[in-house]
Amino acid sequence: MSPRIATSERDKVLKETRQKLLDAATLEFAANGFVGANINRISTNAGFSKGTIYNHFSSKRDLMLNLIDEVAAKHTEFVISQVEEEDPVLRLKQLFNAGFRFVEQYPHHIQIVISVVYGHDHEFKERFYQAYNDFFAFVIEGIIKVGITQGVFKQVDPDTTTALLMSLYLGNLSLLDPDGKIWFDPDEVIDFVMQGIKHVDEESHK
Amino acid sequence: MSPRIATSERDKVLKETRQKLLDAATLEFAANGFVGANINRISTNAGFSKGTIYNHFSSKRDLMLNLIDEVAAKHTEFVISQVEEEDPVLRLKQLFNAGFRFVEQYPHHIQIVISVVYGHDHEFKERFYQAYNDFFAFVIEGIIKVGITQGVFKQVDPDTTTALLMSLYLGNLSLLDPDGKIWFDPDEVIDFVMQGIKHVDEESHK
Amino acid sequence: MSPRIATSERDKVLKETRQKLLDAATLEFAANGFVGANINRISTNAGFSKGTIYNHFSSKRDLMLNLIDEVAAKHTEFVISQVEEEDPVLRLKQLFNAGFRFVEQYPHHIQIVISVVYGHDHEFKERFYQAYNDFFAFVIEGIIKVGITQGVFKQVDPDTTTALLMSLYLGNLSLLDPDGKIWFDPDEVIDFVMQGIKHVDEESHK
Amino acid sequence: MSPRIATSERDKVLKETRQKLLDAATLEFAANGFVGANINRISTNAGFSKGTIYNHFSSKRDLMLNLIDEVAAKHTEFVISQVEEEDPVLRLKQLFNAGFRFVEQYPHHIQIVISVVYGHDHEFKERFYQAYNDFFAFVIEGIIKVGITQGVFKQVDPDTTTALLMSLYLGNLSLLDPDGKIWFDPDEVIDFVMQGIKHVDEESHK
DNA sequence: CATGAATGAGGATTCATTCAT
DNA sequence: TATGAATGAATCCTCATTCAT
Repeated sequence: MSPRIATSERDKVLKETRQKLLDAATLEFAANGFVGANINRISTNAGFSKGTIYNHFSSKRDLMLNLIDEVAAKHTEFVISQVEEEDPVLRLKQLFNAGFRFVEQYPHHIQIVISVVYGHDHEFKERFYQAYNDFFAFVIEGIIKVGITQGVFKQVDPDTTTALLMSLYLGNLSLLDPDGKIWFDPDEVIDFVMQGIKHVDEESHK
Repeated sequence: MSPRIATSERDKVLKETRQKLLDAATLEFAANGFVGANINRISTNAGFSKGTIYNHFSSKRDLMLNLIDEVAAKHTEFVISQVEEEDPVLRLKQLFNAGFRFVEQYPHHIQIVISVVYGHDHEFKERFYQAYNDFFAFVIEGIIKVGITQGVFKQVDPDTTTALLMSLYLGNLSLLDPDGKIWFDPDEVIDFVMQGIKHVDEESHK
Repeated sequence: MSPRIATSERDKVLKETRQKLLDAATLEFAANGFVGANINRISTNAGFSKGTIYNHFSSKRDLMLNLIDEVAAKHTEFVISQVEEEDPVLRLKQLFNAGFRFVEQYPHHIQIVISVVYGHDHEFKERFYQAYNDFFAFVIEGIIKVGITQGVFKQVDPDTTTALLMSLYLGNLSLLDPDGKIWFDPDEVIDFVMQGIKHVDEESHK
Repeated sequence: MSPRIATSERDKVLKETRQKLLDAATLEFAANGFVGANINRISTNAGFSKGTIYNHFSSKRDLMLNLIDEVAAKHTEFVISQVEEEDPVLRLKQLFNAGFRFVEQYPHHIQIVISVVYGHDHEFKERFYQAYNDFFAFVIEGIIKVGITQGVFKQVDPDTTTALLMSLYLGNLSLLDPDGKIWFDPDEVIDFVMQGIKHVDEESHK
């Protein structure tokens, strides 16, 4: 019975099912948080019956952990792919701009991030920092340290600074309208950030 | 009908009970969030039986709303009382310093704040912004606008800037260690902020 | 300290308090039934605080039992005092008329009666039949048997017939409007009853 | 998605479960009334765990409403199927006889009826009168009005008369022994009713 | 693998009752 | 005696999870 073809076909269907479940989970967790989320609703909103989700994830918690991975991967890929300049200053601006764009395109993913970062569950937080490892490494190694080396950024501690930047980034996102719109001026935020991090030498004020 | 003299004593005991309940609620909500909190545990951890909490608050939700008010009042009073300078720059530094001190003294209160600001409950958010009205007014009117008027701050939009500052303030707090310690250098944060907001004129770089 | 006068005065107040509690209990039990009634509400609606009711009745159940006695006494006195004729036929008519009048004046008392008679609590039912003993005796001995003896009533079994009459009496009352009004024609009921019980002899139809 | 063949089998099991739950609910509500009933006990007495009832009824109230429908359907079918004569007088006698039989066979169903009719819940009453619509229509249109038209019944108001009959019918049932036995003579009740409703003309007394 | 009925631990809330003042 | 805060048993309902089909 043509095992090869059937199998790959089956794999594809399985992946699709899994993705539908993750998408529905994103909405549910974003709207209600982990504790408040209803796992049955996730499964039925995804177009399946209650039990289906347990064929793909071993528990509500396991689902959330996998969702964190997915969000991190998507977020990281989205942002990094849009930072194309060489100059650290421009890179940082692009980073923030990409961030704002991500929020607008995937507001519920950001809700997940926020609920994990500012939430109460240590296991989720750990998983989050693992999953966002590439993201943070990119910011630290690919932007901050380069900028310091080149002398365009102040002699800051890269970790603290990255944390500060992430705080601003996420903090702003928490201020979104109920309908997900950004009400503040992204450029003003970027200016603020730049002032805080750019090195100011004699020449620039002549 | 009851003796007048006993009234003040009774009122005092009542207030103490209420305070014990609010304190226990702070710990419980901070540790588990609103949905995850167990209201019976709050009452028993406060030293009473589970029914007692309903003699003081009509529901779990009502308890949270009252707790938001209490946290806001305490937080506002704590911070404002420590901002004593005249100069807006110094005032802003004191504001942040007081904030960091508050976090160290009342880490669970800050958890409440964070879980409301970054949480999913609109009623709680509304109550939060009402309750923190004085706090925000103080920052906007008492620091930012004064600094702009005096020319020591840039011509920023006060509301956006206050939101940015609050984001940084709260954002950092979310980065506390699991045991509540601040791992970053508060001065570095303050420097960052100052660079972002201070006006740089010709004279200052001669 | 003039114990005599003080005591009788105190007794009077006690009686008044007790009566207020019974009155409030009547409303509460009538509206919600025994299980659904809230004993705190009874006490506060009577103008006292929660605990007061326990100074007069040992429990919710005890309160109900005493209320049954009170309703029975009032109902019995009200009805019997209005049956003044000699003729059993007229007496029976007066009995029903007095009953309808009682309903209009004390609709909540009747609700109590109904909830006991058609309710689930055997202790209450027993107490009810004890308390209404005089009422039933009056109907059986003072009307039915007399009528049979005089030959104006059929040779019915007095107990069954009394039960039938009481069923009709209470049954109609259960059909009251939500606002307590009698929507049917009392005379039609009385006619119905009379046809069912009156003796029809040869002479009257030849 | 699930096999078609299994469907009818599954439906059958589902219906059986639902019926077991309704049966257990009948006993529980009959014994304790709606407010006093314990919904967990209903589910476990039906042979399931306490959660099962919520797979079939959305709430205690919903369960009761469905039970009212079931009782009404059974009661109506039972009684109507036993009224087979043409003559209104005989029909009325059969109606009452069928009623007494129903009581003996389904004493708890009658308890439900009584607790609704004489109870405090307006939603239940409304549902009751809806559910018993066929029953009442049958009595009014199929017996009373026919009897009046044929001249064998008096010119009574059909609605009032039906209410009277139902009062007698239910009223008697409330007089059942604690063990559900009828202690009175059904024939005597029927005689009573007949005297009250039958038309008495000259000819019939020749 | 998908289904959805059954499970039962868990939790918010009610309220009759107690008792110190 | 009146008060009302404290008590804790009782109960409705939710929902994550299991498992037979």
